[in-house]
Amino acid sequence: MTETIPDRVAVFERVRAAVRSIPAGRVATYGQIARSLGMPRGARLVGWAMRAVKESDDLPWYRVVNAQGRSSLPAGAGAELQRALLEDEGVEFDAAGRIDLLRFGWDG
DNA sequence: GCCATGGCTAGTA
DNA sequence: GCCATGGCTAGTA
Repeated sequence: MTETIPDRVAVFERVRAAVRSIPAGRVATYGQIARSLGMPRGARLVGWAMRAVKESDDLPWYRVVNAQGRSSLPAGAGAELQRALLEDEGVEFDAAGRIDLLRFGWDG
């Protein structure tokens, strides 16, 4: 067993824990979460973990956006739900549908 | 092994 | 470019 590389389950749990710690009214990027877990090049891995999140996990999944401050969900119901949930917490979107990360980004 | 495929991204041209 | 996964070939036994 190589202990140096965390296995899938461990990565999932750590991503979940990080997402849980994003305060209401703020957003974090995939890369930011990856860095906070000590995986500076692991943004894509975080996306992969987020894809597996179920409703029953009861996570604030909608507080995770991409580095451009946009939803990474395909346009449609999912992206609109994400926006609505964030707006309920006071997060604002500009005319282009982006969030200003300097204002609403999570600083950790 | 190799190669394509992901809810991505820092840093050049 | 990065990093993990999954499907599908080589190429040994």
